[in-house]
Amino acid sequence: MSEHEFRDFYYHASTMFHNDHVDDMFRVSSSVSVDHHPSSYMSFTDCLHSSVDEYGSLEKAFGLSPSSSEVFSSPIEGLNQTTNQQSSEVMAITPNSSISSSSTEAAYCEEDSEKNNKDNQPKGSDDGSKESPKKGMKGAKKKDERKQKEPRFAFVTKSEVDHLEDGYRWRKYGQKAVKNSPYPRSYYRCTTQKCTVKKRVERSFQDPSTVITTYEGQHNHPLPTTLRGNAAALFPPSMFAPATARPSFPHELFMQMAAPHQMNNQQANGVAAASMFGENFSPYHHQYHHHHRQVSDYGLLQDMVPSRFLKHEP
DNA sequence: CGTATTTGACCTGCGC
DNA sequence: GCGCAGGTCAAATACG
Repeated sequence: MSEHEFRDFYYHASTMFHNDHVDDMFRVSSSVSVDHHPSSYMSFTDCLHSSVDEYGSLEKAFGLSPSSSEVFSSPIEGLNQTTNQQSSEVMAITPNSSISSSSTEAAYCEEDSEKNNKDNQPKGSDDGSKESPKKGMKGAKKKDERKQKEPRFAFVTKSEVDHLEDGYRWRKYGQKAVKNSPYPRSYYRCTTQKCTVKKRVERSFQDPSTVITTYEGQHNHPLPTTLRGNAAALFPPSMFAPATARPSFPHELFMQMAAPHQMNNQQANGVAAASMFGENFSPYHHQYHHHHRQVSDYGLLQDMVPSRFLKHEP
């Protein structure tokens, strides 16, 4: 996957949640018990589903949880080495294949569930769970709003800069030191009014050349047109097509981006992403050339990579 | 001067 | 109950 291809995917991943199907997928997933682990059949979707079920595990698996930041594992390092060798080839991580060489690893999507919030967010990372009796929430978040399910999508990107440009405008509202990591975690909020999308950005402790970006929520507005000289104009018109015209699931897009050659016809039919990616679609290609490369997406990893590769106890 | 960032304080959840 | 850690607020500061 080339840099500009990653830019494409990056944008779509963050905007994909407009799609109701995706929302449904998360809803179903988050309602499943944490212990549920679909093993009878392993489709890409299943992997995502099970990943949603175990957000906490995923966070740990990717070092998002400071208590287990060490788990940024050897296969990932191997991937990084691959990318360091300027290899732009992509190898999809499927349930039947372990990672051997790739610049892309996995993706996870999750959403906060009211009933599962405790399990999914052992560290209380849910923004909505806060209710300050002293200070009124600036965002005027009400209780019902806090219960809103917030889909998440996170991935690891090989990048020299922490905050990756994705076409949206973000305002930094916090920064915290991460335990067992020399790198801080930054908190960003979409600056568009009434848009509650947030994202966290932190540099991987295990591999400082990569940054971990976690999106939370879905944009309720189109791409800002004023960003960086009308960034939206750089995107093809199909970007703003109705949700039904877009890929139904982020993983479908991801799959195509990751390994189009491995897609069968059925998969290809289900993915409209192909029409969305013009060959020259790289809004920030010039800016991020040789700086950004996606090396990992959360979610698939848990099911697709043997646990022994994901965790190594100190 | 308006907007974005910085940063210490504060809140919440969790484990002990 | 206490301490810790993650997440957020908001005043101060920086920046254009």
